[in-house]
Amino acid sequence: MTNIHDVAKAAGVSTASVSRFLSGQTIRKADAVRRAIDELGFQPSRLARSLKSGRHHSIGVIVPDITNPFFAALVKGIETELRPHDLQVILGNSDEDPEREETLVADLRQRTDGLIMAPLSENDRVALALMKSGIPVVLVDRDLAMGPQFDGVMIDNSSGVQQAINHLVGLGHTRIAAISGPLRSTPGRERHESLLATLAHHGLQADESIIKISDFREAGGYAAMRGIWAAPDRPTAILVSNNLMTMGALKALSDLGVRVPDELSVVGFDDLPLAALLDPPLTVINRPDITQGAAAGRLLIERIDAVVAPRVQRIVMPVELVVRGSTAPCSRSSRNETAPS
Amino acid sequence: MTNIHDVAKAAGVSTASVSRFLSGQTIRKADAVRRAIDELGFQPSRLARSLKSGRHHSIGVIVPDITNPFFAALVKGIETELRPHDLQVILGNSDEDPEREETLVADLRQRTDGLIMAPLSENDRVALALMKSGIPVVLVDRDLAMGPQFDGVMIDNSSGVQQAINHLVGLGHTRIAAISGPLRSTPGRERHESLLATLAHHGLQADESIIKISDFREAGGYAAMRGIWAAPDRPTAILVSNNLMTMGALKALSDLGVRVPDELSVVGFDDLPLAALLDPPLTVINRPDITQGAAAGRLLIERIDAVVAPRVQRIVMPVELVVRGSTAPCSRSSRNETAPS
DNA sequence: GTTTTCACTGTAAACGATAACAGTTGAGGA
DNA sequence: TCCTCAACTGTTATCGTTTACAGTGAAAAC
Repeated sequence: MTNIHDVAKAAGVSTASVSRFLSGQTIRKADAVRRAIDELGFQPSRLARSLKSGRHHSIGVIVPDITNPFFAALVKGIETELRPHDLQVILGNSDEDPEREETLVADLRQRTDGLIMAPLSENDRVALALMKSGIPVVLVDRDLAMGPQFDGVMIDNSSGVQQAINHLVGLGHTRIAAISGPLRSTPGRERHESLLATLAHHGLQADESIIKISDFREAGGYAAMRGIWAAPDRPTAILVSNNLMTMGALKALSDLGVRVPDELSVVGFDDLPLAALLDPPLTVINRPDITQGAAAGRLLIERIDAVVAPRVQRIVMPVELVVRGSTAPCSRSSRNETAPS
Repeated sequence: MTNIHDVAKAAGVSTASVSRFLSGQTIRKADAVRRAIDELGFQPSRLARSLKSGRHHSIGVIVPDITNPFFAALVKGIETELRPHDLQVILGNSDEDPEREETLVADLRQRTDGLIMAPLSENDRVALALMKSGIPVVLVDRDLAMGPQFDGVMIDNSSGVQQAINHLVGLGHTRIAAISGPLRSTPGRERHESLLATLAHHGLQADESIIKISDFREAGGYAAMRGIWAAPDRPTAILVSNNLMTMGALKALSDLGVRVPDELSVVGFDDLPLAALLDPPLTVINRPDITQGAAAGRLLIERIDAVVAPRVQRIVMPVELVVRGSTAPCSRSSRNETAPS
């Protein structure tokens, strides 16, 4: 690769002049330098520039799973937002594995100007390291227990769950099941807590045999659904706490031959690309994804470009229930105790 | 940030010794150095190391759209494969925009050790630049017209189309529609050419009013499907050339109230996460995704680590038809000319 | 006791850029 | 003609490593 010295020599100037030319300053032999650059095909080394400037011109994005359509959309939003700022996205999949996440953070911290991450656990050890390091961090979708020490773009999980449960109760359901995500994660915990609170508010009991904690994965949703359907007293409605588990649950119901919504009304948290085309079309809690990513990108850029550290910013985005065909009025006798054969 | 000089001073040795300690060589004051590193929390600057070694420890992955489940899976496969090799993935979305792609390549070329890309067009100007630059490149899914100058991991598009058409013909369909992708891209061209060849082989004519070229996007599939259904002589079956267009086409059919497969048999190229749960379950041409990404990762690593440039390697992966419920025997009278009201 | 060998050491020059600093021009005014 | 000033110039140190080179000291061989 040709470097700035080659150009300087070819143009008969010092490297300083070439560097000045590159940065837009006027120099006397501009023509000669321009010609030398063209002829040699010179491109300044980003590496050397970064070493000097201390800026990497890249940011790290750590998500649990890029094949989850939500995170893919999130990444797209981030990438689009960052594009005009000459920042590249280094993508890290933590695969819902805390160790992997730790490795990623340790690595990306040193090679990026900032991090956007959806931490696996609210009590992440990683958090401490991050705070010490002083690298700009924006949390998305999932929070850290350390509280609002970091910028964050979250969604209103409670509202989402309330909308869903109110909808089901409004349809006459009293025996409501749920598949929640891991309680160590923000969406897992918030949705679960909100579920219990909302059920209590309606005077409904939370029965352990039909309220399962799972892992936000498709296989987990599948297993949990089968478990719930094996309960002695089956539910007439269910809320599944994320998109992948909803997919698993739907597969389980399909395998079990359960008719939706006749035998079971289903609400999923997170929209799915084909939710409207499913049989029946799925009622979901829709939430921003690309928008959320873009917002996180903006926050991070603000923090990176800031001369003095700005105040911590927290954004909570609204969610909305989209009623489609997978929820219907409860057909079961109103007696709670009645179990199907 | 503490640097190697601080450590050297604290341990009472030269920077060279610290560096040697870091690289695993035995030095006399190893203990002191180790202690100094721990106390100062020293971590060697990757930037400085890279500048010295010329290795970036990252690779670029350029895909048309990360929210396309296929590309998300591809990226996951790549990332998993690269993990043990201390290579990070820098993700670039070209958004099906050649200009954007060019910018990305120009940028990533200088900050990565290699590129995995699905080029937008077989006649990509980018290709020339790439060949000159000498950076390791692996093509995935989409090829360049320059022929096999680069390593590549492709799939057997012809076989996929043949399987699909043979299946439809076997069900008695003679009026077969199609929505193809852009002909400048490999999967677009190969699938389209193979379609025409296979139709001809069965003695069927390719009618322009029901064989549309679109753009591999959902909206494109939607529009094309509506266009096809507006044709005077409607088809009884259709092959849609990728996953996003299939989603669009299905939405169009749903909006139009067309019953699948009674009125129209549908085959989609690329499997979809929920294809089995759609109404009806979708018959698709299934193809590797994570596996394909992993293979591309392996090829790239081989090339990066190679002392002498290895021979160009080409992998073509098989695809298979998965018959579900969206295809059924043709119910229409066998006279080709019969158009529905 | 001298020499050879071995294992380790520090100095200094890279890698490729940027930028503070101290010149060097040449035009304009006195 | 001399001086001032603006506009540009090159020299050099710097970012944080690695590594070639030329020591250094102690143990082993003579």
